[in-house]
Amino acid sequence: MNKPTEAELEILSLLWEMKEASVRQIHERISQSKETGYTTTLKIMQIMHAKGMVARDEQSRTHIYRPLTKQGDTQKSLLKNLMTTAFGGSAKSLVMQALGQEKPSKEEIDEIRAFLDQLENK
Amino acid sequence: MNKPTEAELEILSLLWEMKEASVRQIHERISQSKETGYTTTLKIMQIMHAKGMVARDEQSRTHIYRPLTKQGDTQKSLLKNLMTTAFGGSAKSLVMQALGQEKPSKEEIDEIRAFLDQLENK
DNA sequence: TTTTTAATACGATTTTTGTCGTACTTTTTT
DNA sequence: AAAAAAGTACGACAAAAATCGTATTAAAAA
Repeated sequence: MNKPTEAELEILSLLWEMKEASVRQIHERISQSKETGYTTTLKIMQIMHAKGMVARDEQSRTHIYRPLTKQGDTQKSLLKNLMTTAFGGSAKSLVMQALGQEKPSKEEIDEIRAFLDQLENK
Repeated sequence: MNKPTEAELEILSLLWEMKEASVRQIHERISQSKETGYTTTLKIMQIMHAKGMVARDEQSRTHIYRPLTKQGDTQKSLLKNLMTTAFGGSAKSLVMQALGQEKPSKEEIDEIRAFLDQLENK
């Protein structure tokens, strides 16, 4: 599986969230946080299409893009990569860093506990 | 804090593990998994030095490099970045992906539980 | 002492990523 | 119908990252 670049990942995330979108819609969102030209966004999306990362519906003049990779799969491969390069392969230290980082809510903590229980009984 | 590139991170990890090392030592390790020239490794380490990512002891002819960033700090910033771009800012989903990925040992699971408890009481 | 080996420095090149201008086409508005 | 607006395509350029060759120097071996 091909690792998306930074700019590609930003767009992919939006597509995962929105299910499908035009270049314009994506660009609206992106330009809220970042000063960038419309054709830049367009070009990156075209490249993503050429790479087979997204599908494109060309029926109407305004093309509609959809993600082709499942969010979970991409997350998985990115995490695996980070885990081996920066965390010496240790899931534990990665997990603890992440938790210390952004403290989850009580409910989320319980969900994680449940997940741990379930993980153990296998 | 400056985000290390992929190649830089690979070297940094080794430095964290070895505490200090010469270019030759790093290159030995890297070339086990990857076909690459000695001067390439050298150049990247020189760049890292220029960027202030590593310290260099030039006493002996063979320079000795040491990491200047704490492993934890770099991990933190990389994780934060990944969490916002690929996981919509959710620590929970990141953590669960990571756990499903590389199943930790019983002991590690318990440590994580303890960490969760401690996190909750704050 | 001469030769070979091991090291750094440095510039050149290649590859990848990101950015944008311009041309052209289709809609929409006036 | 004419003009303006909103699209895509495409190539060129810029910036960042990675790779490597060559020159030079210091140390070790012969």
